[in-house]
Amino acid sequence: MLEDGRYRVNVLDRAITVLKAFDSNHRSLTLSEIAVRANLHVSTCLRLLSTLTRHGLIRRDQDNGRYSLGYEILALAEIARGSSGLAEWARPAMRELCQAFDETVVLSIRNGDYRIDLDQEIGQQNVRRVLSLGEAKPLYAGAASQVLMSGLTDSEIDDYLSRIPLIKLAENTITDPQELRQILARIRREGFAESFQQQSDQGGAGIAAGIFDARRQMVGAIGVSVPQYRFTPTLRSKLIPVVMAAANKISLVLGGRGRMIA
Amino acid sequence: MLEDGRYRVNVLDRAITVLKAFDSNHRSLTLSEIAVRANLHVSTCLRLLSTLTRHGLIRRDQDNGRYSLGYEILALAEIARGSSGLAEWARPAMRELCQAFDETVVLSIRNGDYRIDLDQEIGQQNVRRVLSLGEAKPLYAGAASQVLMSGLTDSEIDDYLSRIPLIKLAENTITDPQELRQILARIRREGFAESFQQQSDQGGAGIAAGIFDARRQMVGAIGVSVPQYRFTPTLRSKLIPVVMAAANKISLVLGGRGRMIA
DNA sequence: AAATGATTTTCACTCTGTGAAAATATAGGG
DNA sequence: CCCTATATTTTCACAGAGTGAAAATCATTT
Repeated sequence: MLEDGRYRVNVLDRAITVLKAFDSNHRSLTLSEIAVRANLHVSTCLRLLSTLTRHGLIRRDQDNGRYSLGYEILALAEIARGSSGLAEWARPAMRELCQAFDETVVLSIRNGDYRIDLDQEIGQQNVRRVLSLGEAKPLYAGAASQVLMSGLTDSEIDDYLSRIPLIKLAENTITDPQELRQILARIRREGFAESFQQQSDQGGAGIAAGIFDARRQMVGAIGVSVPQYRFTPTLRSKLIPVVMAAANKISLVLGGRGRMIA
Repeated sequence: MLEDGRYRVNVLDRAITVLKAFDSNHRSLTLSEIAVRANLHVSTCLRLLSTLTRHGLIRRDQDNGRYSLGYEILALAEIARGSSGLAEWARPAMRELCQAFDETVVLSIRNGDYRIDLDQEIGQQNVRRVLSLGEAKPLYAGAASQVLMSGLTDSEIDDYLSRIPLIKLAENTITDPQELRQILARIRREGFAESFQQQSDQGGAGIAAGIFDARRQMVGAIGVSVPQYRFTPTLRSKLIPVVMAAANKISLVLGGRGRMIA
């Protein structure tokens, strides 16, 4: 089996660095800004940008000559999102769940050591949680993350914990491996995870539950994400059964048996 | 000013061809399938895939070894979508409009000679229109397309029509340039466009209106897209003012004056 | 087991990407 | 308006990077 990163193509590495020079705080950049951020010579950058532009991965503003990511990336993203199939099937349940509480609902999957948020349905309240889709987030912090982690085998969990240090990301991040193991066991037993300011200090909280396919494999997690101040005991106890029900509903659609609600 | 495509980097061209080998009918591919579709030698493909995988633009299924587009593309797409800023500001109005009729609402922009659908809010009815975001669609067919085209200057329209042949895409596609010019004039006058089976034979219909910025430039279009059989005269006449109002609302948020409703 | 087909590795050659430097365009100040 | 400073675009000779044929390995089927 091909070891990851055995082969590498220099130019391609560089071109991808150029694409990644853009982020949510730098949505448009000038040539020289890109050169600095990607740590490349301007000539090289220009050549790469020119090629990327021809394929629509980069676009250039006619007025000010600044570069941004091109719309072809949106087309690719639709295909990427659809390739797991999950997002499509989960959508109706996400809708329902979002409308029930008017809070943000998120669909996540595990990709290696990370959680990826595939899709979200955003509540309409003024203060709301909005997550950035696609970004890789650690598996040890946050309700959805821990649900996904609880779907790993025990040896996979051991392996993960031996490789990844548990860094304090927010007030209540679990940094003790032993404590995390206990939490994961509880999640498996009770069928849901909860978090309260574990991931970012912005003050988020939430409930999440696992989605299973016909082979009883966990293929994703659905969760409701709430601004911390709104996460009252009342809301919490209302959310738990509803989130679990939504997860089961999606599991059934996928041919899974879901998980019995206690 | 740099002529488009003056510079090109061979490997990068090839790598992008690899990415574009995936489409909605081929969401996962094997190495040799990719090699055939991208018209490259397997060795070359493998090298490119390996590099792309390391950066998360491609991922590989552990079980069957098949390749798909990676989740990093989702992250890039979020940035690309946000770079115009429009999607963010338009969201509340799109929501409202979607809920008013429970039909699919689409936000589009013009990118050169094409329309790009930036974002959509999908109605919940069983039969519904779902568009593929990001894909480049012609400017001459469909309500939103024609709105965007009506935002061009007359000379730009002349130029477009001299370059792009009007191909019959569906039953009612406008293929006569003169007729299209008249329609565009009407759209400018009345402030909305409508279409009935112009774009695909799947049977779509809709109403769309333009969004303007502070400089009175058209920066996008918002439209409601309906399965053809549901597009009754009653619905049509209800939609027109509401779609125009939504477009104006977004224009105002952007600092534009919007367009007076007659 | 053997055979077929796909994937991975290797390697010598050549073509391609490189980046310095010059030329041009753009912006800012006096 | 011209001069200066900065950013962008073009050019080019060289080195090193990508190429693809072929061999080796792995997977699947008969």
